[in-house]
Amino acid sequence: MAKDYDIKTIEKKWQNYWYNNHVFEVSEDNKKPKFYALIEFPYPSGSGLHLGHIKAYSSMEVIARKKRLQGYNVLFPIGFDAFGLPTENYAMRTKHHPRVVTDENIDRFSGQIKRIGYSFCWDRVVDTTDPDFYKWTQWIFLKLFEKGLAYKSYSYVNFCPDCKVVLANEESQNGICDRCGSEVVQKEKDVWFLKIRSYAEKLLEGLDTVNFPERIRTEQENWIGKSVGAEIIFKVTCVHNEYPLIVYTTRPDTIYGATFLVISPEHPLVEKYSKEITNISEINNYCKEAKTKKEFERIHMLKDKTGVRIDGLYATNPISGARIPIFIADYVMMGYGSGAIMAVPAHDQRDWEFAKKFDLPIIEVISGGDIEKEAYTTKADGVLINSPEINGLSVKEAIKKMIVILEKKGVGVPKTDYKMKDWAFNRQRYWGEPIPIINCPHCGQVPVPDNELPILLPHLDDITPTDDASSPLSKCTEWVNTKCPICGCDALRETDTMPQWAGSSWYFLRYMSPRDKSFAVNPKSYKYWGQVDWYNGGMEHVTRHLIYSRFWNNFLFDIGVVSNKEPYLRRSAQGLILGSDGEKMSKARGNTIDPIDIVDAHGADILRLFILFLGDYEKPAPWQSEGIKGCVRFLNRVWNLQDMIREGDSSDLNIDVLIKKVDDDYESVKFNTAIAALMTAVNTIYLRGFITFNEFKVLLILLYPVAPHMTSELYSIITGALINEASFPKYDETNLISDTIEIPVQVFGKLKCRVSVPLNSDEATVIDAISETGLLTGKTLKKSIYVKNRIINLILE
RNA sequence: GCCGUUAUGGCGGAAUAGGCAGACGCAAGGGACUUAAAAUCCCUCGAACAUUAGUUCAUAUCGGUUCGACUCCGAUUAACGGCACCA
Repeated sequence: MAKDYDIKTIEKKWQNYWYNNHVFEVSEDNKKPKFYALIEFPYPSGSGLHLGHIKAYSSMEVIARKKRLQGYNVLFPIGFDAFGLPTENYAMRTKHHPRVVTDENIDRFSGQIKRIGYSFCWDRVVDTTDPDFYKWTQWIFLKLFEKGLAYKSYSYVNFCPDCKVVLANEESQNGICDRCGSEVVQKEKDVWFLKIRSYAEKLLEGLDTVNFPERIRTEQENWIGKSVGAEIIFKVTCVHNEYPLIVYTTRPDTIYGATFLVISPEHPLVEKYSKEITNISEINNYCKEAKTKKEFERIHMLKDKTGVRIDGLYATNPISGARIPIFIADYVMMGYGSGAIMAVPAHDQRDWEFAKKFDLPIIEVISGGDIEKEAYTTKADGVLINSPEINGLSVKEAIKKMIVILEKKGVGVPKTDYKMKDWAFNRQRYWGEPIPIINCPHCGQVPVPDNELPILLPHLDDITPTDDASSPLSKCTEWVNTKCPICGCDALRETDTMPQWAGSSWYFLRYMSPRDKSFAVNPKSYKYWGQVDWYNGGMEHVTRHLIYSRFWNNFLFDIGVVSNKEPYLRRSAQGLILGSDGEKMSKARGNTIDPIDIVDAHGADILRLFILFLGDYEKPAPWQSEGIKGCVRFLNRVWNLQDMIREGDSSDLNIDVLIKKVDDDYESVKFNTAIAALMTAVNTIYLRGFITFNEFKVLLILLYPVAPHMTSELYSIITGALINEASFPKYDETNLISDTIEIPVQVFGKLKCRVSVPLNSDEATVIDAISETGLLTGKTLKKSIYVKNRIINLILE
């Protein structure tokens, strides 16, 4: 009889073997195909690993372990994304230095991750706060600066009053600070931007060259928000002057229905013509009010349109020649298009509401709707009316033709716009990469010379952000004061730091040559490892990290650092693990589960097995502690198989089908059904009462990627060899199908019985077999539908 | 409002190409072993009527296409996620 399975001892034993013998560490080897499996490296927070980490890592862990046994040279690295606010806030609260906090957290994370037994390459750990790493983050920033893709501009930004920090659009979705949940306000500040907008088209095109799930692709496309339309010049006339006002529209076909113009409160027109505007004080009041409105209020006042007519100016419709009024209203945004629109109330709901409120004319130019009730916005049907040159055309044709007309008259051009904004890139906080720029009174913004990189983050004892929203680094005068690298006169260092997303935008490249002193990524290493073959992560990063890192990689391609535009060939995304109440896990709800508690109670194999068995990997699933028992029983049953080895008739288990099923399911992220297939096989073996030696070996290898500790031990017990040096079994195609096959028999589409016939039998043979069952006795077969080797359906009379 | 995802037993979930609905697991019930319990092993397990066979209903709701629909089409409802006065 086998000894009881001693989880703690055995798991420790194999972890020691793996890590002490560097089993998963790899180097470039041209004799083997490479496979680069990547997980999103963790942020080492104070609270340790959570279940989300386990789910995220366990999928790539299965793939990595399987690919190794299939002969691949597998790079499966781990690192730490360690700059950022949570650590800094924690450090301030506990009066420790963020460096100390970070080191402690990385130690704790490393220990916990090793206890799960993941097969990471521990010799390649990168830490974004390591000067040897962030030297190259700074270097990439300087390259962006050199190419004009990093620029500073005084503008409105999202600002979190609690964190006292500027946020990117991606970090302040819904007007809420990503980090602390406070309401974001608009503030005018000097902001560094990265021109991600100029990569919008490349980021869209790149999606065609990679294998991303459809939902990720759609979300990125929506975030980039491409729209195709035209810029049209409306002549604005006042007493003494004329001014060309550019509006952006996707519907130039509706220009005959444009009965007024609307500009945003921030539009420069107001200031420029303040002398000509007769109600300027009213306008100024409105603008002032609009500017102080918070994001939150704007969103919640959707229904209630406000605005003021600009008196003293009027515009001329360049096509119809009609004289139309100009309004200022906050439903038009300065940040999109040109900050001015031509309002077509008959066919745009917002313009319609505005026109109704201000009693403006509504001219129908597309037939098919009832514009008394609402704007008619359907593009599909309806033809142009009341529009001389384009009457009778469909919307699609009319757009084309109108653009030609506009261009011919010199009053419009086709124009493509994107919703995605440039990336606000500086933070007024301590715990980040210093921006390597020197501000010189004579030379302006001067990049730090490459040979002075990295610009080290100076040690500060007081890292509290200042109320005037400048970086704590500004207090460190001996660091701030420097000489201009060009003219040598006194100059000041940039005191803002980079956002947390900087390091993660290129860390996957550093893994290929993590200790290279001479370059960000060693070209020889890059040539071998190249693109990430498979990257798993969370949906929450689709419009943040995933888009930022694609942008950086595309840029590094353009400057010749890497030879692929896209960093990731395949992406998968795990679904959230919810609490047992079906709600998102959170400390506030008290429904969290600590994965280390599960390891203590049941072992790492059980945790990994259970989390992958929970349900569809890519969908959210509630945690159900009760269900763990099933996994415990399953592994115990596998363990006890060692007492059941003997040869015999094993025809009731088709091992080739099992191999194919498990391999295919692993590859297509269906871990739950792969595990179910293994459970079914074990059930079959128990009913039969024995397992053959070969079946046992195959079963252990198939299960090894999910539960490596126990299978390593068992494999070593029964074979005396190491499972991590075994080969993943290959299935024999010819054994996948058996000679006889059961055909379900339906009558009027309802299952009545099954008949056993030879493979590839024709219809007559099947019907003969059915006759023998007596099903047809006393009935006339009117018709039958036979799908070879699948099913037969009979129509009887 | 727009875009996306989802809806299947008491529960988590299977059903890969329109072809056996409910794999696998949990919970529940029964049996074996045991002085007993736990553990283990075996059996039952969508609902109703009949309980030998069988019949009918059943994949959010209503309709359609088809020999045949969880799967395709049309409408509706609900939940989750993303975007949001984006011209």
